[in-house]
Amino acid sequence: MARTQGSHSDITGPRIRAAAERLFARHGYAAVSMRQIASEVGVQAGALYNYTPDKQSLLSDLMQGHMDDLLAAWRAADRPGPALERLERFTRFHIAFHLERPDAVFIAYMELRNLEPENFRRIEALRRDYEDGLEAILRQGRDEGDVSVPDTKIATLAVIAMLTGVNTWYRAGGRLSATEVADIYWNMVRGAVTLPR
Amino acid sequence: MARTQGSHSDITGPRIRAAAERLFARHGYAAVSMRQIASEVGVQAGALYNYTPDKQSLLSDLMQGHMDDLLAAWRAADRPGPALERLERFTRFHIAFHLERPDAVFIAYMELRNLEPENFRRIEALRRDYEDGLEAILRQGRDEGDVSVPDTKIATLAVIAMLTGVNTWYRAGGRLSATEVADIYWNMVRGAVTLPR
DNA sequence: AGATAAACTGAACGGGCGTTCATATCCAAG
DNA sequence: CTTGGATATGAACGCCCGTTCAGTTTATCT
Repeated sequence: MARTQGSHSDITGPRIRAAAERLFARHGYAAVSMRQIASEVGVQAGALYNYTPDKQSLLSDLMQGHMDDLLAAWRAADRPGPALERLERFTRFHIAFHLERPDAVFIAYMELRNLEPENFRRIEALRRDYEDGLEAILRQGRDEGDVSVPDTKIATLAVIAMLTGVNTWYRAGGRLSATEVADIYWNMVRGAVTLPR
Repeated sequence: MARTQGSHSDITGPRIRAAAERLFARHGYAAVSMRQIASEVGVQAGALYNYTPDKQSLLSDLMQGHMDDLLAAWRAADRPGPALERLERFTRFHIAFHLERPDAVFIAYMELRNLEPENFRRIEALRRDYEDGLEAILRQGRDEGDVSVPDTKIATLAVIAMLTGVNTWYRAGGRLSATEVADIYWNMVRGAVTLPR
């Protein structure tokens, strides 16, 4: 047999990416085989190679797509204004965006070491772009006198680490809504970067 | 050939654990083979099985040992006193302890999903113990009126995520000493959990 | 000096890996 | 109704995996 009824490229392609994302996030890139991905899609392993040149590209493309989405979404959400306003917007944006795609986030943070050097550099540069966006806000806040941190780069990394940590414990339908979580974290972020009493 | 000159169990054992730790941290558990570990030690793959029943135990024992060390060290460092004092001690302890063993920390955070269910539960319980230690401090601080967070559990996770994040960027011999880093983070932690102005 | 146990080798086991490719089937266009 | 390209199969490639084990070497004890 070959090419079973009703199957099309524009259906199989996305299903492969979705299966790969799910499995990479669940078990890790190295622990997932092309045959597992294929079986999840209901196809033989060889068929995957109509959609990706190799396993590495599957990972690399997932991460690239995620980072592109992240940067585009933040650029769309950011607006000029007082630094503390922009910082609050960043906090709420980051939490909401990350909670909506836990698998992609997990992969982006855990599978960097499985990227070949060239892919690693490309993805890493995108992450730095995102961090730079937050750091610019903190620097603006320092200029305006509202933010008080001795090192904006370190504060950037600290804030992002704190916010991304939400993904490790938050479960939809749990005790708190995503909005309540964002309220709590915004209070902590504000306290962490503003002047002590 | 077999049993080359001067080799002993009490030397090979630690070297195997050290090599496994290094390689697991560098490339991930699933991506590292028993033959790679053996070659790092200068031994054939079969010899590893004089020291570990299987690959999974190698990982599980590393993580168990790390968590045991962590809990013991914190219990030795913690002392009664005002909550903010204990919190500062926790902050400095956490950063110092984690910066001293980056490989073990990396494994403890990244390889949980590669633990078999029983091992996972055991390690996860130890992590909860550690978190509970911090949460108790925050609750004490709330009772004393110095800590103001709507949810001590969430604040606990946020603080730990922020502090552990140091390991992703800190490099010995860099711009800042470990002590300076701890100073900066203690300021942020204090601001995050105390009352806003 | 000889015996014993510990430490290790080297080969083998069955199995899964990523990837390739000849072949078969299906769909759509002419 | 034919044809050509897209889509998939299934078998095969060479390779590496975790683990086992009989046999060999070495250190230690008597």
